[in-house]
Formats: sequence, C-alpha cells, structure tokens
Amino acid sequence: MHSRKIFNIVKARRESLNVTQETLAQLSGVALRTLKQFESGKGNPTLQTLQKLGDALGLEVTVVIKNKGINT
Amino acid sequence: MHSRKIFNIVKARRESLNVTQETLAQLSGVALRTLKQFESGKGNPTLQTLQKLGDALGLEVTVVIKNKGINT
DNA sequence: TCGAAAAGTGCTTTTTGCTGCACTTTACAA
DNA sequence: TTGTAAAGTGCAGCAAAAAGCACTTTTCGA
Repeated sequence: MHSRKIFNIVKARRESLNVTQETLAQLSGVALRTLKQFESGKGNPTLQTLQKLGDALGLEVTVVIKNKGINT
Repeated sequence: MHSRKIFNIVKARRESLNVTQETLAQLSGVALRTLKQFESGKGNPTLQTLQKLGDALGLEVTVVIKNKGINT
C-alpha cells in the first residue's frame, strides 16, 4: 500500500464522517499544518502520527503478509 | 495495532525468514542502527522506513477501517 | 454573485527520526 | 568453556518531521 493511497484513505474517511481538517486536528492531537500536508499528498508521517489520525477516524494501521499464496 | 505489535511482526517475520538484522538492513536500505532500535522496542519509524522494511520482508503496511460491524 | 468556511502553501523554529561509530551483551556451536 | 556471530546501547551530527503563523486559493450555500 503506497503512501499516497494511505493518505487518500485517511482523507476519504474524514470526509465520509463529515469532519473538517480542523476538527480532526483537534480530535487527533495532530497539528492542523501536519494534517494538511498529508491530505495534499506530501510528507512522510511517523507511525505515531498515522496512528493518532487513525484512532480519531476509526482506522487501524496494520502490517500484513503479502502474496499469501506465494510466500509463507 | 500498537507500535510494539508492529515491531514484533517485523522481527518475527525476519526471524522466520532466517535473515540477520545486518542482512535485512542491507536488503531494505534501512540503517542497521535504525533497525536495531525497532526490534528492541524503541523508536517511532516514519511510514517510509516501515515500508522499506516491509518491502524487503514481504510485508505490507495497510490502513483499514476498525469495528466493521459498528461504524460504516 | 459573493461572503464565509474549508482547504492549501511558503516560511520558520523546534523536535526528533535516521544514521554512523564504538562498545557491551547475548546466543550458540565447536 | 570459549570464540564468534548476532543483537543491543550510548553518544553525536544531520536531515527531516511536527508545528505555528500568516496568507492565498478553493468550495459552496445563501
């Protein structure tokens, strides 16, 4: 999952919940400036930042094994 | 998924592939020092660093919706 | 149309992640 | 037991993420 796709999921989720960037910034504890960067496709968030946003949006950051049929 | 759990998955995956930290560092392009930090439970990696490790290990970083039955 | 709310951007400072180096500790096979 | 490979840690420098501020642009309903 490419970072752009992850940013898009966060943005889409926020919009589907009808929450503004400003509100999400307050709810998540992530600065508005930082949030704006991601949603405009820039930046390289830390895991913690991503998790803060996820927590506020009901999203979860996970790590899963790829290619289930090929690798073990 | 808490960061500790994510670190553990990375470590477990590396071990299950019988790869040393040093080799994984070379394969992934992440510095050995950095990798050591995560596996000993410290640090707050950037998404990019996590993805580099994931790429080398056949793991994927994803963002998914929590509580499928409760939220939308 | 137009005015306000929301979103996007340039600049800057502060914080901290990434890294190299040197060293210590642990695990394990001979 | 002991030597070596692997893993863990303190310190320091640099690069970049996080954040604040001010401003511009876009969106959208009255």
